[in-house]
Amino acid sequence: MTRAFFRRPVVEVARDLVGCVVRHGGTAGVIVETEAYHDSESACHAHAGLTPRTATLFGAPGHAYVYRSYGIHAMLNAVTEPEGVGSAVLIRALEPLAGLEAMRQRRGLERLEDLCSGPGRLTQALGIGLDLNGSDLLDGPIRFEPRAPDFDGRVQATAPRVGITKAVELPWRFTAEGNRFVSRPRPAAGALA
DNA sequence: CATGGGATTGACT
DNA sequence: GTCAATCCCATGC
Repeated sequence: MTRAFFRRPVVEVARDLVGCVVRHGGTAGVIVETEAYHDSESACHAHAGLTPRTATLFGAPGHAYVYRSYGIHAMLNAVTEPEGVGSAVLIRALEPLAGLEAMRQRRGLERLEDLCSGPGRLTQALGIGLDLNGSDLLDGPIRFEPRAPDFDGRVQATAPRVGITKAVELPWRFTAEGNRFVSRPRPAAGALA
């Protein structure tokens, strides 16, 4: 994974991150679901402009944007595009890969499908908190690793993003087709990226 | 300074 | 299906 990988258009990065690995501490998972956010559309936090909250989004690519949602859940994003552009890829679901016992302890659940299948769930499972906002994804506590060469899953591109009220029409949700760790609602079978 | 809403989840009817 | 929990922080008076 390189800085140049993240400096590209956010939609391309969101598509290409499916199949890549996220590692934090002893835990890791394969990304099976992402969403793209860009300051040019109103569903993105950066749409309001540069504020203390969104500073990370406008910063250098390849860094983590972590924020709290609904007062409870931490959300993990990867900042993309050149510095000055507010954009990021939300990581929505992982397929558990390593540190399963730590994940089960943090989540208080046993079922594999319940550990990381949701944006708030995966941050809890990996132990990712708000203190990691702004940290480097290439050389920091959270590491993004390239897609495994044998990743054979196809990437599905047509699903609308989840839980937003604005710019709902943009098909910027990407999932590993047919993967059982994708969060709900499951996208219908559709076009491939 | 007060207020309101949000890239969600899980418990309960 | 419905609904409350709970905390930043942007916005507006």
